[in-house]
Amino acid sequence: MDIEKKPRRVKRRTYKDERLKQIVKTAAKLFYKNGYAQTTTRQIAEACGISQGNLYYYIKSKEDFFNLFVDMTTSTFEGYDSEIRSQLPRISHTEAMKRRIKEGLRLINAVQDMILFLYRESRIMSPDHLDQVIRQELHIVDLLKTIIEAGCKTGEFGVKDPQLAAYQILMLEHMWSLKRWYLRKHYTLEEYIVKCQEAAVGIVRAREVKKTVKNTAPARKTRK
Amino acid sequence: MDIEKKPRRVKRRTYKDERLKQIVKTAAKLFYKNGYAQTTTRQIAEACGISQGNLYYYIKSKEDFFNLFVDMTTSTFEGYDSEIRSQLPRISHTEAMKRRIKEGLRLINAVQDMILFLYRESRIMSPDHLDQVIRQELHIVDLLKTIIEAGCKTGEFGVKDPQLAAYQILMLEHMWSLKRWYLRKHYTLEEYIVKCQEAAVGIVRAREVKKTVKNTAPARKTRK
Amino acid sequence: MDIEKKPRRVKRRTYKDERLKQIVKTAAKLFYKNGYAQTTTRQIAEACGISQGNLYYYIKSKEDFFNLFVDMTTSTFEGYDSEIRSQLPRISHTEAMKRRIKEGLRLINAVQDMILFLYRESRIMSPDHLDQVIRQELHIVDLLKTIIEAGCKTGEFGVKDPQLAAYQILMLEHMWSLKRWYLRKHYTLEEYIVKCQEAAVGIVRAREVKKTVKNTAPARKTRK
Amino acid sequence: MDIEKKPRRVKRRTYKDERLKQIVKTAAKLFYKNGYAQTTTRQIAEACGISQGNLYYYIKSKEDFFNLFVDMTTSTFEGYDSEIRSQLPRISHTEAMKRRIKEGLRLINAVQDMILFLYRESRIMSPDHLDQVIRQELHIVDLLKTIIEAGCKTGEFGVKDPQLAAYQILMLEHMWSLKRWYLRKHYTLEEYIVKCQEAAVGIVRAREVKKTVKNTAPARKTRK
DNA sequence: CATGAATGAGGTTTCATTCAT
DNA sequence: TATGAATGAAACCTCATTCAT
Repeated sequence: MDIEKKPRRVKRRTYKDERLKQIVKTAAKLFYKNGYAQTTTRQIAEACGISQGNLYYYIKSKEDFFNLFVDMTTSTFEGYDSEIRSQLPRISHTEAMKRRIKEGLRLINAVQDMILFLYRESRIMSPDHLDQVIRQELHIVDLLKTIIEAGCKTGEFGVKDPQLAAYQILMLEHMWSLKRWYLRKHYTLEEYIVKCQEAAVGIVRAREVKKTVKNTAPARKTRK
Repeated sequence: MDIEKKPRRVKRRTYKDERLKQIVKTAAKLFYKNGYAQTTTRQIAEACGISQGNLYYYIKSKEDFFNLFVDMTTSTFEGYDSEIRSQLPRISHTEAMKRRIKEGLRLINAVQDMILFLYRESRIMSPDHLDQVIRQELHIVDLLKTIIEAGCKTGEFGVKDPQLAAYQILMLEHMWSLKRWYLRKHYTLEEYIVKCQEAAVGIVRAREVKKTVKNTAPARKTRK
Repeated sequence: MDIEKKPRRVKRRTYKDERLKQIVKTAAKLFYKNGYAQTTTRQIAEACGISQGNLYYYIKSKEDFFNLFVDMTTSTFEGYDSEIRSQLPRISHTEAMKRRIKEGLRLINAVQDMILFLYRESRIMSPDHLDQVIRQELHIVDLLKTIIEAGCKTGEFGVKDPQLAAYQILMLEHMWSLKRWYLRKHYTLEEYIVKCQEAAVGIVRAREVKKTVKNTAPARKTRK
Repeated sequence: MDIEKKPRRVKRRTYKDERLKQIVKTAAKLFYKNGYAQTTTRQIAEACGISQGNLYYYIKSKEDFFNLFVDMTTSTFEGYDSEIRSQLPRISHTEAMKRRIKEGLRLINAVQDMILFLYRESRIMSPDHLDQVIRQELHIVDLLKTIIEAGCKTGEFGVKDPQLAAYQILMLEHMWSLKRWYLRKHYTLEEYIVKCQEAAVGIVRAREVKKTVKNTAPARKTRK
């Protein structure tokens, strides 16, 4: 009996956690669709098939949904790293970057709602969570930057500011989520991956743009 | 009396419109800072220095603030066109594109709050307004696209999909608003303009990326 | 089997009662600290180390805690009587009263939380319980009154209203609980016992206060 | 017009404050009857004849009712002082004390609900408010103490601890509120005033109680 | 006996909106 | 035009209580 009881208690505990995860995910879907502020606890409860009161058996406040969700989201990317690092010696830098982009875009495609959500609701996030999100983004930028820097050393790439270039490329990846209403109409994911790779190659190969004196002169009407 | 009354009514009407514009602008600032849903009519009234009740003399509902604001926003860009079109014959396409980017980024810098707002609150917009915003964005994309296409024809540029390239470049411009917490730390506007120009040049000059058979082969483990 | 079962059931019953008593005591501590209304069944369950649901195996409703606690409290004083009665013939009345006060204050010190509780939460008590509490208080007053009356007969005391005098003295004893934040700062229990004895002696020795005509005259401005 | 408008606005402001005061008083009555925690905002709103929402036009939270009420209460006693001080030279100390008690008890009678309330709900008060209440109580104690000390100097009184004596007398005054269910049955206010005066005179005239060795000796069974 | 999970009534609070003045 | 006051629906949240296991 003891033998049976113990695993059962463990299972119970797991059950509550499981349920919590499930509830947070359900809430997240509503957040995606309607936004955090516009989603009511009643809606969440209904979507979960439980009473409003029961919700508070799992969480302490509506904010918790947000925080727990961000936690889940960030922990998804936690320790995220590319397998490409290990392949670096064996392939060209261009190739590495392209693979990285393909990988990145597929991930972004998988979590596009989440990304849109982070752009939209970042204002509501606690400073701690915001920090974490930013750190993770910069970490991902770093992966690309490493590749670009390597390529610059061998002369394969010629960009002067690898970090910014990496960030710009990431921006083009996020575009898949931010402008999906447009991109989905014209491209499949695989098609966009190729387009993105092309753009990225262009960016990292960029050489210094020769300053033409004339066109900077009349630019006096600078706005604040 | 008639003579006096008429101008007076006109003046009144104008005055009301003036005041409305002013109120909407004040509301917009609060929307920028706190988000639409998180901004209360009380806050708006206080910021405007009038009573909550008086607010409803100018508008019919809180939603009106949003709509009026989007109207104002879009009308800002309404008829927006570049002086560069007229200069096209006289300068290189690269030069034209660079000027266009400089111009665009300066505008984006001026209305960065507005842009952030549109990204964040687009969900709340009515289909009509959303349409209008999208059309305007595509119009701006079109300006760039025209330049790129012209450059492609002369062989100065080599991109196969000018529309997407233009959109990607616009995305990098929007980045100035979307990632301002990062970019402002490292670059001034003028510096970022140059960086953006470089990236854009890279993007439009991009040639076809030769497909390497090897790297596409192992990519079987596609994620949903 | 019958022989065995019966004692066993009795034992069970006893166990349950024991546990109930324990639980009520634990609840009482929380009531003392936070007040009845501010104490939740969850807190009680946690403090008892059992589940909220299990609580309802022992009681029928939260009110039960209150009632059971008042029952326990009042039964504490049930049959309370002083050993002093038996000593009466052998000692002076003053001495008897002083002993009674010492005894009473030590008891009050021991149950000061309970007394505070009764003053604070009497509103919630059922009429029956309130009656019981009042009866017990009056019983205690009676103990003192008996002594005072005896002293009055011998001329040792000179108070005209022994019952009120007794009640006033009890009030000064309760003061040890009601004003503990003040008294504890300045006096130990034993010190306060002496102070209380002195005051009590003063009260019971009091003779008629000669009415001075002058001071009652200007007191016209009586408030409602 | 200006002349008329200004007073009107002042009146309006006053009106809101007036109404607030009125509402707080109404709430206080409910607090007296049912206790703070047991009184709902719905009850308050109904008692005030307004909607629940409107309540929050006047206050920020339910707690405010409590705090505002305590503020009003304490400000009632603020600067409270006896006219007896000025009469001190002309009357006997006994007379002064009696007058002080009469005055005090009439005041207590007028605010008996308030006093009961403070005893019951002090737990809920913020430290600041509690401090204020305590300070005011000690101030009142001080008034009596001054009289007692003066009487001690002339030998009219013989109590060794005037402050405690004063506090004990105040306690007997509070008794009019705390034990009203009993006292009201047997005494009118004026009757109780006399009883209280007698007791007070007894307390302050008290001489040292001669320690009888015998009765302290067996007191070994001290309870914690 | 005991638990974890669930419930639902009811509490406090917010806020867009209305209305008499 | 403008205001202060009022409204009521609906939001979030609490908690005593119940129930299947």
